[in-house]
Amino acid sequence: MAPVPSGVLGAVDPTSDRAVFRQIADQLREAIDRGRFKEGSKLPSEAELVEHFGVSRMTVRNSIGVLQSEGLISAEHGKGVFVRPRPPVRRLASDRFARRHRDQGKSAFIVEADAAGSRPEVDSLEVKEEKPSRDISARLGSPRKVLARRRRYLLDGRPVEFAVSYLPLDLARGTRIAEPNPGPGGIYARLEEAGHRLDHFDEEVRARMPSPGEAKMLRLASGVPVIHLVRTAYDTEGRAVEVCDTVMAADAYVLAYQLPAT
Amino acid sequence: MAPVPSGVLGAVDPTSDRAVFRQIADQLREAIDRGRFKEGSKLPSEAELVEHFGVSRMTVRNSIGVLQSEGLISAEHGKGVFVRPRPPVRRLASDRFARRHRDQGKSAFIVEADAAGSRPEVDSLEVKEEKPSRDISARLGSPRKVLARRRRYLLDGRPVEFAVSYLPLDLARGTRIAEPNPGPGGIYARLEEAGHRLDHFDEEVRARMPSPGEAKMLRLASGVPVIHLVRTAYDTEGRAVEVCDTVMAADAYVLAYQLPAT
DNA sequence: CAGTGGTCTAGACCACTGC
DNA sequence: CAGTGGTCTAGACCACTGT
Repeated sequence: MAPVPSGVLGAVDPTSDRAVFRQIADQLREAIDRGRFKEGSKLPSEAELVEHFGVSRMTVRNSIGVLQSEGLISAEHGKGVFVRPRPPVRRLASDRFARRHRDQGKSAFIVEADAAGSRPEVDSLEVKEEKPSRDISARLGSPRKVLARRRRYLLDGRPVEFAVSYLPLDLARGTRIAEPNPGPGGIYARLEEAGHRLDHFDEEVRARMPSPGEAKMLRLASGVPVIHLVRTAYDTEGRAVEVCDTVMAADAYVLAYQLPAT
Repeated sequence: MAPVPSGVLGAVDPTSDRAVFRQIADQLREAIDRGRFKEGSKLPSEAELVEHFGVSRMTVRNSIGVLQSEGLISAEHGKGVFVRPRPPVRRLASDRFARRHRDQGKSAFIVEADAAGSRPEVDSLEVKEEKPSRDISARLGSPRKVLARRRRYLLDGRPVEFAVSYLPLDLARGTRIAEPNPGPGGIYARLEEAGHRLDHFDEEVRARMPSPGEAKMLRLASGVPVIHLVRTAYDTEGRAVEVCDTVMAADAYVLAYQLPAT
């Protein structure tokens, strides 16, 4: 068994008020922050840390758990514990739904990812009619049924976002919006062609830890929150024509907005 | 020792592929979701769960740890484990910096909290000159020194937000901006009085788990992420006149934005 | 196969809370 | 004081990874 690299980790003080596993977590955190363990690199194994600090294995595992829930490291069964690499971040600008971005044959996600040098994918496509939840119903003006469009977005094979669009059925039924591929410019282009000229979007942004289902769907490491974004699109008559409910891996996104100083 | 309320929790299957502690976590999560354990109420104690499921204490603690990191429950030493109450949420609207909100004697935070029936406080006030970090410097057009205004916001005694404003020193020195209380309308009103008419704000929104320091400052339970917001204010000449770096308890906020459909 | 992390046990002592 | 969660030990067996 390889020893812990010398000079990187010190000793713990069992008589300290600070719990031993916290002291170990502190030392590992500081070593990571100082770059002693680089992004993506492997930490000493549990057995090595047990040996180095002279504590039991559960104590070491406890300290690893602390850093995992801080999002700093992630454990891989049979391989080791690694410093979490920071993935490339997708920047969502506040003009991302501007009409001028809607004239391509491909979706904004594909175009943008290509430009950034990433490999984009969209899967889990599902389009169906549903009875809306109370919340969605309220946002859309209480339609009896809605069309739901579900899809998952991936970058370089990694799922980063899961989105569901809801539209009142009378706007969507029988149009390309009800088909898996709504055509160039996406559903917003189809809505405008049908005479629903878009006026503005409202977005609500929250952050929280993922549910187990979301963690699975986005393959999230522990310690990675999600951004929950709910966007409502309004036409020029003030009618809500679409609600998009999106859950994003928080480490893959930064949202950018511009606010008026009016 | 009181038994676990009958019918709420079942048994575990030790031969299942699913780890026992995950099965216990699943059962507790479902009971919470179904309202069997209400918001703020106490879960069965570890000893009771050990008795009920016939497993060792570490297994029970492990399952509790799962729900803690999901943000569903929080443990209080000597008291018990409780279903996390959802705190009142502060809604930040995209027009919150509009000039019409700037004519009161009190800060926007105080006015808004009063209106919502909460008891607002601001503490940890610190105003001093500093050498800016590389990031802040770049956003402000590379000033040699900046004025930093630090403060923490609390609602009903709970810290919800920690914010630092940075301004180029030449704009701030010798004005009320450099005083702890910048006067009615806040620093934006002072900037405009000095001829720096504000044009717009850029905001960048990220979410992540808190650092240990942030968790302490905001008294965050485990399983609560933070929203990290960086706002830059620009005057009508395109100059960045302020950067505000804010860390917010994610369970206390929802950010609302309006986007143009242009 | 050896090395890794994942799960689980059965105990021990401690610190905090509320009565 | 009894009851609670917090920390720690010293083992055991398992599942996954790479050679």
